[in-house]
Amino acid sequence: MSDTLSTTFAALADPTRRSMLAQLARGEATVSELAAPHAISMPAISRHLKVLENAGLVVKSRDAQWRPCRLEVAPLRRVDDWMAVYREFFEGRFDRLTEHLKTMQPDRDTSAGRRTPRQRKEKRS
Amino acid sequence: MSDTLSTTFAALADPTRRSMLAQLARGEATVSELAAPHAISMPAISRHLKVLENAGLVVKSRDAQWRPCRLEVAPLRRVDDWMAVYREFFEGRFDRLTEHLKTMQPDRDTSAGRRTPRQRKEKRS
DNA sequence: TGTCTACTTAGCGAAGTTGTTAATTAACTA
DNA sequence: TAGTTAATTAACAACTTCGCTAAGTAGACA
Repeated sequence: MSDTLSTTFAALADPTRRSMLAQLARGEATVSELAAPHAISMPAISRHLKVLENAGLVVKSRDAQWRPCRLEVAPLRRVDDWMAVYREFFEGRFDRLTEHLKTMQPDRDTSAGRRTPRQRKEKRS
Repeated sequence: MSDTLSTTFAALADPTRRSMLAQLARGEATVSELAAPHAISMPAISRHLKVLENAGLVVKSRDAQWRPCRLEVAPLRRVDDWMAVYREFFEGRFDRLTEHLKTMQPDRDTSAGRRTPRQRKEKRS
């Protein structure tokens, strides 16, 4: 789980953290302000924030005893880039996909995946 | 972690699983075919696949002793919808964001987040 | 029937996550 | 100096995840 994308997805896999990001999207906020809407302890919030920081989604600065947090979208852009491949499937742009399938499908049974010489029955659609 | 989006993000937070999705984006594949590129045991693959199935990202069918798997993009569409809010930050369409910030920022210190009556020093930028 | 292939389930251990409370650090304030 | 506020760290319990090996199920085929 050391790669950037995995870290980002893992950070996003929590409703509390996504809620915090949504709040930061509306503007900077301190740790207490981010904690307010949630019914969990400050240490728990602090740790959620650390997860977001480690994922590069949040940057903390200092202002006296406060720690204003700011949203950093670079990792989300990487998620968006990753999504591009799959977006073709649900945005109706099937042109490139269809072409892709036509190119890849015939290679299926010669790929490393098929370990037995036995042929699988092809179902006609 | 019971909500759909969290389950989807958690499923995506693993390079092996994302690799399997990428393979399925090129066309249907059996469990063995999905296992082939990875240096892990079949049971491990089977479980990764179950995670993807539980997230609704993969649908398994039956063909004799084979289990052809197919990509299901509905959960990815939901991720894409969730991304929409943040996409404004890195796609150069700052118009709505700027407007948003102008509306939200003045409310900051009257929000539930500030528990003390004490005013925080505002830094001029 | 017996064996092969494809795949899943069970059981284990190591490691990580998420919450808690209690204690600690750091900065402001009276 | 002493007290308050903001936030973090430490220590712990409950639970999940991810890998493994071994064993089990189910279909094809000789």
